[in-house]
Amino acid sequence: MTIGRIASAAGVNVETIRFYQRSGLLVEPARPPGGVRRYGSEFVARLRFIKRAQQLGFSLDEVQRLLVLEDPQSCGKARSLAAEKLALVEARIADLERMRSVLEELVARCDVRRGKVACPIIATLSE
Amino acid sequence: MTIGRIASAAGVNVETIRFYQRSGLLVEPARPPGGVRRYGSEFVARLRFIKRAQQLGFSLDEVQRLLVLEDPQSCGKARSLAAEKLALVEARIADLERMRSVLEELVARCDVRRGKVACPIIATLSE
DNA sequence: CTAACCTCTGTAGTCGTGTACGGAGTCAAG
DNA sequence: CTTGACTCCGTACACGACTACAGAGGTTAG
Repeated sequence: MTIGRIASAAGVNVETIRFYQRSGLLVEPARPPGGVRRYGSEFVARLRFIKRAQQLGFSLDEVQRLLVLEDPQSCGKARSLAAEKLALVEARIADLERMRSVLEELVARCDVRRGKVACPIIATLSE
Repeated sequence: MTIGRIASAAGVNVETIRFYQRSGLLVEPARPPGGVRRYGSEFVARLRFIKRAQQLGFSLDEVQRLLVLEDPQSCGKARSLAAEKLALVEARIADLERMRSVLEELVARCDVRRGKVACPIIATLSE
């Protein structure tokens, strides 16, 4: 397969693949002299791995570190990367829940105080 | 007060204030010929407004739109900006909760299958 | 064989939110 | 009046994850 084929097989842009190659997430297969690089299906698998890890909140740097851990010995390291990421996700959820409750209150006060002089949202932010 | 004073009064960097001026979030007071700009405490209030709105998830563009709404008539607009932001925050929470449950499962499986051949985290991401 | 489409390479731009820096001018304390 | 800290201005850089583009060369369908 050529680069365009694996790109569409994996649902990513060709430029994204080149970018991953520059970043060291994907190897660049050797180019036959005066020809075009060919890619096997393992590239599609790896692209899916990257995309799945990204969906779980891993940055490309962290994906890189996960990719190094393909031997069974390093399960512990993979576990601790995952646990670390889990803690960050939980902290972010807590932040957003705080934001949510303030926003809910702002919207609710807006509904109650309708018609009064100052907008409670603006007033609250101005404090 | 000079720019450095309001910066530290509001807990932000001088460069941040200049950046907000360039972005149109803060006006630049006129500069007396051959002198230095002076700022009143309303600048500190506005910086706090910006920072509070940011904490609620508003982007600087959105803060700009909120700042225009200082007259009481536009409470409805402020309310709908807040409601819109609330919906985004809720969607983001749902995303993160999905990520959290997958990460929890990965970590848990790692603990159970300890010592087996392949690391379940890597295996799952490779699928 | 040729047109149309693909790949290769290198470089540069995008987004949002700032930070950093250099050189010149200004202000305040001693 | 000097010294040191601050301000002004313009520009450039940081981050993360791409995206765009130009110009040259390779590949494939008809």
